[in-house]
Parts: sequence; structure tokens; C-alpha cells
Amino acid sequence: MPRKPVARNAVLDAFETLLIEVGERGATLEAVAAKAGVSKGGLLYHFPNKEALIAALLDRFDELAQEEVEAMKTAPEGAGVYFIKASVWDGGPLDRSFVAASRLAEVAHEETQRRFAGIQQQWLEVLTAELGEDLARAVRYMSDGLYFNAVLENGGGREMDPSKTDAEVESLLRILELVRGKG
Amino acid sequence: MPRKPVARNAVLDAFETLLIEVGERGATLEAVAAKAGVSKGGLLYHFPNKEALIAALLDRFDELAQEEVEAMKTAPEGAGVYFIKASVWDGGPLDRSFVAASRLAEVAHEETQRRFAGIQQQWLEVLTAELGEDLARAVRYMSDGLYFNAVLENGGGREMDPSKTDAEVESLLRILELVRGKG
DNA sequence: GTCTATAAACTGATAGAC
DNA sequence: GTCTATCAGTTTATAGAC
Repeated sequence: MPRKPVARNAVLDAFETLLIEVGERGATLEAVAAKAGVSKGGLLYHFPNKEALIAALLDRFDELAQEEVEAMKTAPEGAGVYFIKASVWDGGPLDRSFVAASRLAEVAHEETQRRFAGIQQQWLEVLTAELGEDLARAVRYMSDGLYFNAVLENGGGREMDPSKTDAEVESLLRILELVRGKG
Repeated sequence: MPRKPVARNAVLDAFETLLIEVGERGATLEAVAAKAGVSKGGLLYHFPNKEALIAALLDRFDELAQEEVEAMKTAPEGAGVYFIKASVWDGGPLDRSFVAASRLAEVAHEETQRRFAGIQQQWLEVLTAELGEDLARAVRYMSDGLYFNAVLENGGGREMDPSKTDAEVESLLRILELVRGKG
């Protein structure tokens, strides 16, 4: 694979960050260029228009989501436990990619919505293989709920209290274990 | 309480619909006015600026959320079961209000984020009283996950398959009953 | 590869007629 | 209460210099 220029990645990171922090509306080409340390013209050399910028973001999201599928399958603690733990916002690449992409889906960007559906379907299949349909769905929705709250609360870029979110995840894991022991 | 003019409510409904269907960016004053069947000037008579429009939307969201708290408390099937069932998108007033407001939260609108947090806190308290902390959190996140998916999938205004969503809710309710029987 | 300058379209908001 | 006309500020994108 060809080595991408540094500026290109800086632009992509800046776009992602702005989507997370100020939403789709605030992620203007000018704001992205400024955050990436290039001019608007320089940005548009690497990405001829805004759709190209979005496409690159979605490609990266797909890559990271694919890695996550593998990680789930090989996780020692099991796919379900791994998945819930991974759904807590920790500022990692997949979390950032997920939230940024969700901001685009929310403005009714059709291609983004399609990609999201595909990725979530893959995750659900791995969960179902381990947990069965009912519990897999429960885990999937709990994970989505965790992300939904990251999406809502992280708008202003404020940090989340790690001990608080840890306690929340422990709650969910206890429920998961309870059902596995019983079901 | 004073009777609000018809046009005013038509504008508010149009704003809500556009937020749901095309997102915050597409819900421009011009688009809202057109959908409500008034001119931009007419719209701005009732709502002096866009913030006023948002404020009215949030007030209605608060009202409906408050009614939901009461409905949860008095639901014969219990707050948890009622809450999960109510979290499925059915195009009702609270669902629409919730999704519309989430679109504003996603563009980092601070006041909207604050209101959301307050409402979710109230809902969680009712759930905790009935289910205990762990299960209440699980139910809360499953509900959020349900809404998150409504937010994502409903962007294009497409309908959801009722039988499919019904089956999904049954899945979640079985898990809930299982834990209640055990926990 | 990166910049400045600028065009073309759009958005929120004001002024004033009816 | 509702409309048309219009302005000022933004946003995406293009053209062309370096």
C-alpha cells in the first residue's frame, strides 16, 4: 500500500476531531484546514471535495471495525465481555471513528448509514455465535446505548469520569454473567 | 395557559420533522417555513430567531418526558417493561421529540445536552427504584441503544419493519424477566 | 504541494408594505 | 399576522501564483 502524505492524515484526523467535538455543522473545510495546520486550498488538493473527505473517514472506520471483529473472536474473556468493555469511550481510534461516523449518519448521509448497518450486523453475528440471539441483542443494544451517551455527552469535548464509567460497565457485566449462569 | 396560534404549532412540527428526516443541517429556516406553509418572514414573527425555535422544541420535549415519568410509575407491567416497550420507534410524540432533540445535541448544542442529561437521570431513578442499580442501568442502556438505532436508521425517513422490531423487543424483555427471576 | 484570492450559492436575520 | 425584498456573513469550491 502506498505511503500517504503526512498532511493528508493530519487533515483526516482534524476532520474526525471536529466531527466529535462540534458536530457535522462545525466541521467546515475552513475549520478542518485550520486544525490540520494547512490552508483551505491545501486541504482541497488532498481531498477534491467534502464527499472525498467523508469517504476516507468511512474507509478508516471500516478498517478499524474489521479489526474489532477479529479481536472479539479471539478475546480470552469472550466476545460479549470484550465488546461491552470496548464500548466505553476511551478516546481510542475505533471510538473516535465510530462517533465521528455517527455524526454523519445523523444528518441523513445515506452511504454512512449503509456502512453502519453493515458493521453492526457483523458485530451482532459474532455475539450471537457466543451468546445466542436474545442475549446477543441485549449486549448489542447496551453497547449502542453506551456509544449513544458518548455521542451526546462528548459534544462539548468534556472528559468523562473514568471511575464512574467503570462502575457502569461493571453493572452491565454483572447482568451479563447472571444471564449466562442462568440462561 | 394561553391558546397558541395554529401557525406557530405548524412551524414547530415542521422543524421537528425536518430535524428527524434530514438532520440539523437540513432544518433551515427556509425549509421549515416551506414545510409549515408559511414564509420565512411569517416564521420569524412567531419565533424571533432560531434559538427561540429550539427552545420551544426543548420545552415540548421536557413536557412529554415528564408525562413519561408518570406513565412509568403507574404502568401495570412495571416501569422496566413499559420503558423498553416505549423505547421502540413508533412515530409517537415523545419518540419524535427525543430524536429531534438528539440531532441538536449532536451538533454540540449545550442547552440541549443539559436537558437530555436531566431527563435521562429522572428516567433512571424510576427504573432504579423498581429494578435496583445494575438492572436499571442495563435497561437504560438498552433503551438508549434502541433510540440510537432509530436515530441512525430513520435518517432517510424510511419506515421500520414492525414485526422485526417487535421480535427485538421480545428478546430484550426475555432477558429482563430472566434476570428478575434470578436476581 | 501548498498558498491566496475570489466566485457562486446558501443561511439567518432585518425592514417595511399590506 | 403574514408577506416580499434585501443584507451581511458563511460555506463549498475553483483559478491560478509560487
